[in-house]
Amino acid sequence: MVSKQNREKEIFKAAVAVIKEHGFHKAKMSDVAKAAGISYGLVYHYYGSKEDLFDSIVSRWWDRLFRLESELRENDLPLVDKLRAIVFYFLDAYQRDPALVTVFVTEFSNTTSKLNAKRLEYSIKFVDRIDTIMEEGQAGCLLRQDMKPRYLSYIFMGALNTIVSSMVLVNEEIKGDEQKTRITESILDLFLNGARGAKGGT
Amino acid sequence: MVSKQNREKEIFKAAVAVIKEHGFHKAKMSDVAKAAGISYGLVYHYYGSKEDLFDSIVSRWWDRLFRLESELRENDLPLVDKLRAIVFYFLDAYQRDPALVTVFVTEFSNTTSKLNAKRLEYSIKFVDRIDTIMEEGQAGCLLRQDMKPRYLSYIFMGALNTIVSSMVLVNEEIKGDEQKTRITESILDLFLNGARGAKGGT
Amino acid sequence: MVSKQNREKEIFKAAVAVIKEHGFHKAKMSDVAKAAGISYGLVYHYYGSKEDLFDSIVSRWWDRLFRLESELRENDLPLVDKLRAIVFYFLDAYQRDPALVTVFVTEFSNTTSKLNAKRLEYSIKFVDRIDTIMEEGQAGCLLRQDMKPRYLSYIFMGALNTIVSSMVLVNEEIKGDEQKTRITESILDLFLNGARGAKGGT
Amino acid sequence: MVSKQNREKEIFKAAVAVIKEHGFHKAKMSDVAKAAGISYGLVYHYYGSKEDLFDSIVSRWWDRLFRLESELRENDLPLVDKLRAIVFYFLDAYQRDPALVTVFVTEFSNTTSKLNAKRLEYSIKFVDRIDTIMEEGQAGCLLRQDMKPRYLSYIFMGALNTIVSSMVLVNEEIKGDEQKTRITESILDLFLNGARGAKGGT
DNA sequence: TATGAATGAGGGTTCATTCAT
DNA sequence: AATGAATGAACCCTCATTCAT
Repeated sequence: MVSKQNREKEIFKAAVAVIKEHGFHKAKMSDVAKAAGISYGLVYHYYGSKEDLFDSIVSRWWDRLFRLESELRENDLPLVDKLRAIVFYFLDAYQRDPALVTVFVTEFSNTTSKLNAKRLEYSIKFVDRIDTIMEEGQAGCLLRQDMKPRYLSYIFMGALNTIVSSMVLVNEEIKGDEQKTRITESILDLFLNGARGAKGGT
Repeated sequence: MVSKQNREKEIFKAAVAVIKEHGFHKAKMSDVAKAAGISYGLVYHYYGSKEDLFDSIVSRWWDRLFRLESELRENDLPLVDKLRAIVFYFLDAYQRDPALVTVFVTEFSNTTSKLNAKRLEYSIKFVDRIDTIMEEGQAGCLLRQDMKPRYLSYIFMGALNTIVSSMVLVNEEIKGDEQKTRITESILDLFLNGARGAKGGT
Repeated sequence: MVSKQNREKEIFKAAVAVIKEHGFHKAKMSDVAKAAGISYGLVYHYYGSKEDLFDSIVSRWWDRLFRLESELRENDLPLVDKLRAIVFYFLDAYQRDPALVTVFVTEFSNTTSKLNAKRLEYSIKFVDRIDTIMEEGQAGCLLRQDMKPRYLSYIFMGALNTIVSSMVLVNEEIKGDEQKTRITESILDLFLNGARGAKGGT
Repeated sequence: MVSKQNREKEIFKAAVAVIKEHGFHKAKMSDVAKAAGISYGLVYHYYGSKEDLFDSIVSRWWDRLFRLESELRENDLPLVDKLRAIVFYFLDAYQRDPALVTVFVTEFSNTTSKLNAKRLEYSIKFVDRIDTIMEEGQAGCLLRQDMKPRYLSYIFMGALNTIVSSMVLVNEEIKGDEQKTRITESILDLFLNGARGAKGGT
């Protein structure tokens, strides 16, 4: 017999897989059940509704992300290390659970309409946290001060998001830590130093 | 009496508004009809199906974007002017038709599952074009050469996309040309020069 | 300018063609209009409704058939000539206007549910007339008297109907009068003399 | 609680009844559900679509008919017994399940346009089988040889079909075996010996 | 006459959810 | 815990018919 926790986790994973395959709105509860190898009635023993099930996926993602952010805040790391940790986290998450990240990137990022109020909150709150990190960087003169912190957040998150999106798009696999490190450093380098070349003018 | 062309345009606008409101998948044809102030049967005189109607929205967006890219290519502008034009285009589009841009940003960017093959093509083709621009910049030493052009595209498009997304998210209004110019220059500055501050280290 | 009569006839023919192609219930007024080369609004100038139009087709067929039967009755022909005339009529009609006969055979014969009361009447009335012919044949000892006339009608009409149906089924063309004569005589022969062979027993 | 098999059969019967009442094309799934005393969603648990449900009716009819034909072929009966069995089968089927036969006769016989390819195949295949029986009869000199076997099939099947049709038309009930036997013998007699009377000429 | 834009009732189908077993 | 039969609201789409021009 399968334990209650395991069953729940199986359903969760099945749901992620189904959403990845068909998209959030076309994901059917019966597909989730089929993917989990159970009857669809049973899904309702573990998750009260489709909304519930899918909310739990969103929460899982954000909760982890906010937990990371908390740790970074508490540990008082240097700015670059904080940013590095965030980038690394995304890549690592993608390596460990590509389906979950895929779902997040393709279905929940950059979307308002599918988001109920609670989900929207997550997005806004997270950007706020990044803003705070950027502000600290500006305060310590590690980041330029002639830009609103929000702009710094935008370009940082934008780059990160786009890179992960593109990996998702082509189903790219991350093979080892070194690859994650390389990508991470590239993003940081670009973010900090910009794209300008030798003859790029002043 | 409304002309045939106008009717079609009205339905188009109504569809954009409805998608903005409810999202692509929850947008009902009956809502589109209601928003356009017509019977829903009439929608089918102008668009063969929901798919048709929504495809036409996607096409409209991309066609314009590719037209801009064509012009840039033909006119042989300096790199920075090309990038500036692209950023400006997004902001201008947002100012002129916030709903259309909202729909694009929230529904069609960063999504694979909802995209049929044709739509996916657009995405891939556009990134290719941006890559080409970046390659040219690298060839002329205007952009650093120690990065794959695709990475430069990522950070550029990511920043652009994220900024527009965030404007969409908070329903921000663009008031005048100067605001567009200011945002554009900020993005370019950040893209080219990076976020590093005085004490940011080497 | 097309005369009113001609227009009406064109629509009629178009309707027959469309019914032949798609069947009675899937025949669309817009298809009829398209086949007639006119706008679908115009169809309603000539026929008040779909029902009207299709009723007129049914009526046309039956009216001709009953006219034939009247003539046969008035002219007091020998039994065999009457039957021959009826068979010949079906084949001739098929040769002249295969589409009309096709529609009749495939859509209106042997059907009750599609038939409104008026159409059902036609069927019943026609069998009655054939019964009368058979009765006369029995009275004159030209036909065996140990069968209800209705049975004689059945086997006669059944053979006729099935043969025409099968020509319709394979889109067979009738080329000349001799072919019609040959088929007619075969049917009559079979009807009168039966299928028994030399060793068929008593 | 109703067993799964019974439910399916109930829906089947309800569908037959509804088609009998309204005809194939006007038969609504909601009517089928209503007739079966269930919600219309449930119909889709048992039959994937309207097409599916109605195909199964057609198949049921033909499968039985072909099974009969197989038995006749294997048992190597005398010609007359084969023909008798076929006629008897139709009458028996009508007695047992008048609605099914009604639907078959009124909706699926003599129709091409409503028939998809698969259904058309059934028709053609069955006539072929009857042809074979007739050929055998001709080979054994039990049937006249101056006619194509197909013509013999026509008159035989035509008579049979028309008789059943007419019973359907007037909702005639078959009361006992003797009635079936009587009708069967009449058809055979007419088929074999023809309708000619004493003074019917040579 | 002639057009085709406009209407809207109606039907097939989907799928989240409930519940008897 | 587990099943899947059962429900029915919801949605896409069709098409006969009307009517302004």
